[in-house]
Amino acid sequence: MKARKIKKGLWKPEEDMILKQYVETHGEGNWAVVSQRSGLKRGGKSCRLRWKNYLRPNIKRGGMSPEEEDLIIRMHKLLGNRWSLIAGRLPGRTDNEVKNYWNTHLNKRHLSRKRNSIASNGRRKDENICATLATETAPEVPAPPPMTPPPVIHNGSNDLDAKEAMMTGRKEDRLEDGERFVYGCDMGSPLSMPTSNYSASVVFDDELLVPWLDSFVFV
DNA sequence: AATCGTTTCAACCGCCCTTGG
DNA sequence: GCCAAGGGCGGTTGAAACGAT
Repeated sequence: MKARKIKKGLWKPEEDMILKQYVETHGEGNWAVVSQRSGLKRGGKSCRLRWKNYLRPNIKRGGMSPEEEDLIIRMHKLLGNRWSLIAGRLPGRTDNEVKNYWNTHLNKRHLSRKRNSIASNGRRKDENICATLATETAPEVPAPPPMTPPPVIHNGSNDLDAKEAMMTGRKEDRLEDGERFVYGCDMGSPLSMPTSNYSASVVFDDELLVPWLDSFVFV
């Protein structure tokens, strides 16, 4: 059987139109079939991404408002790079958009603040810098709900405390150096931190977090 | 006006998880 | 329990837009 040639690169308006019409007629899901039957020479994943990030109804385009920006900063402090969770609190925004916005606008500002802070006090340890930034930039973080269960920690036969598990998480599940303190501060909040490269992992349930996260909803 | 460096963001890649057979 | 396929997610890339010289 001859393999279909998959087209890549930017989407043309005609392609957008075809995908939009197809999804509006047949519904979302089964993207491999969408890519075959719609006549688009795109992969299923590409179709899904284009729909989710660009063509879906109610997508909000344009710059972030100060309120949205503030919410992203605060959510990032609590959740780290969990863009889909953060985007879920911002109606009309996609995880890709939030991620891009953080990387291009907010992260830069964040890092320059950190540098300034280090320059102003060379003796200060990273953890202290982080704790300082946390209070400087996010003073109004609501406390996690009291009913939130403590994190379940899996470590084969040996259990670790939450703090140790945080510190041994695989690279991509940590925040930047110096931010671990904020992430790991006595929270007991439901987050998921798989640690495949190590023996320990902290497992949280996002569902339990929903009522708490609702306090962050931007309206 | 032309060139070059920088920034932005859409899209791709690869890994992981879930689901169904 | 095992495997394959589909889908979700975060990290990264590269083309286009923008700004500086």
